[in-house]
Amino acid sequence: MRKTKVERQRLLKEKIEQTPFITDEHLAKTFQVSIQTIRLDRMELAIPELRERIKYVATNQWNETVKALSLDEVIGEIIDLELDKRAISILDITSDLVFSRNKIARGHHLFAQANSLAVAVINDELALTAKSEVKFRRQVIEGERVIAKAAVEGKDEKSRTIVAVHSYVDNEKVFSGVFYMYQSNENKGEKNK
Amino acid sequence: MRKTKVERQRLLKEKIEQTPFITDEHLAKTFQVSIQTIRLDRMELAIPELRERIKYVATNQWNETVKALSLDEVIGEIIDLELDKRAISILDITSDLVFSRNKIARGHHLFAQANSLAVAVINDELALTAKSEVKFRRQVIEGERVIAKAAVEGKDEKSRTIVAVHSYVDNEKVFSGVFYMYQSNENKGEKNK
DNA sequence: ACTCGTTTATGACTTGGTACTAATAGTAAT
DNA sequence: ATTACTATTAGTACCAAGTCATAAACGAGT
Repeated sequence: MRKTKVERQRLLKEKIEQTPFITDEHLAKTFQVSIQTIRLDRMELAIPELRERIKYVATNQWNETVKALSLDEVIGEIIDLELDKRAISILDITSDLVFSRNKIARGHHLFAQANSLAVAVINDELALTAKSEVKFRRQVIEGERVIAKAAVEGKDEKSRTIVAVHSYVDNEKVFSGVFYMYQSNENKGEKNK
Repeated sequence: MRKTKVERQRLLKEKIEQTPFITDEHLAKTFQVSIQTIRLDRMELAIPELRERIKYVATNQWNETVKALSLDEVIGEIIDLELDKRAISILDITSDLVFSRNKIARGHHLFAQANSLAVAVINDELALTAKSEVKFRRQVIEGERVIAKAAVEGKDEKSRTIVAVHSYVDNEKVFSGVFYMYQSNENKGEKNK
C-alpha cells in the first residue's frame, strides 16, 4: 500500500528541496498520487508553486552573499609604488567579483583593493587599518578596470598615518576612502596581545 | 516621433539585461508601443520570455549556491537572520586571512564579513553599499572567532537603509561599522492595478 | 450504517506567454 | 496615384502550471 500522508509529505518536502524545479505533475507521478493530492500537500506544507520557487532561487540574495569570495587575490595588482608617498593598483572586475544578477561589483572588493593599497604604501613591516571612511560613488560593472590611487597625507593626532585612496574607472571616480593606519615603527602604543 | 525600431531594440536589449524580471506588458508601457511590438522585437533579438529568463538566472545561481556550500567559511557563516531586522555571522580567522608575519587578520576580511552581513540582512532583491564608516577597534589574531552582529537602524535622508554592524571576539568589540545601503525596492509590493 | 480523514475529480479563472493571421499606417519608388 | 514594403497593432486560439472552490468517492473505525 501507499505510504501514509505524513510520510509522503515528508518525502515531498525533501524532494522539492533537493530538486526545486519539479512540476506537480511530475511529483504526482513519482509519488503515485493525483496532482490534486500533491497540491493539497503543498498547501499544507506551505510550499509555493513551481514558478515561485524558481523565482525565489533566482532572486535570492542569501546564496549570493554566502558565495565564495576569494579575497586574497582580488586586491589588485600594484603598478606603481613610492613608499610613504603614493601607490597605484589595478583591479579588473571579473565575474567572480560581481553579483551575478546585475553584474555590479560587491562593495567589499573595492574596499579590499583600497585597503590593501593603503597597507602597501606604508613603509613599515606592519601597517594595520585603525579606521576608515569610504564612499561608493557609483556602481562598478563586470568588465570594468578599477584604478586605485593612494596618497599618504600625513599623521593624525594619534600619530596614525592617514592614507587617501581614490578609485577610478575611465577617469570617473567610483570609490573614495580615507584610511587611518597603525604603524609599529615610530608609533608605539603597542596594542593588546 | 518615436525612436526607430533599431534604437528601440537596442534599448530594449539593454533594459532586459539590466532588469531581466520584466514582463512584456511592462516593457510595452515603458517604450510606448504595443505588446506585440515588444514580442516581435524579442523574437528578432532572440530574447527568451520572462519565465525562461528567470529560470536561467535561477539555474545559474543555483549552481553558484552548490559551489558556495563547500566554501562556506570564507566570509563567515550566517547563523541567525531576521530580514530587515538583524543578523549574526561567524568568521573563524584561519591562516589564510592573516598577515603571515604577525598573524593579525587583514582589515578587509573583517570589512567583508560585516559588509556582506549588511547586504544579507536587507530584505530586497538588490542591496548595495553606498557608504560606510568603519572602525577596527583591536587586532584580531589567527585562531580567533569573530561574531558580527548586524542591526537595521532605519533610513537616512536619501532613503538608504542604515545597517550597524558590531563584531566581537569573546565579547570584546573588535570592529564596528555603519553601512548605508542602496535598495532597488521596486516590485513585490504592488498587486492592484 | 454513519462519520471522518483522505484522496480524486471537475470546472472556472489567472499569468505570461507562443503561434498565427489579418488589418492598418507610413514611407518610398515607380 | 498606384504599388511595394516596412513597421506596427489587433485579435484569436492555444499552452503550462498553476489557484480556488466545490463536489464526489474511498477506506476504515466505532
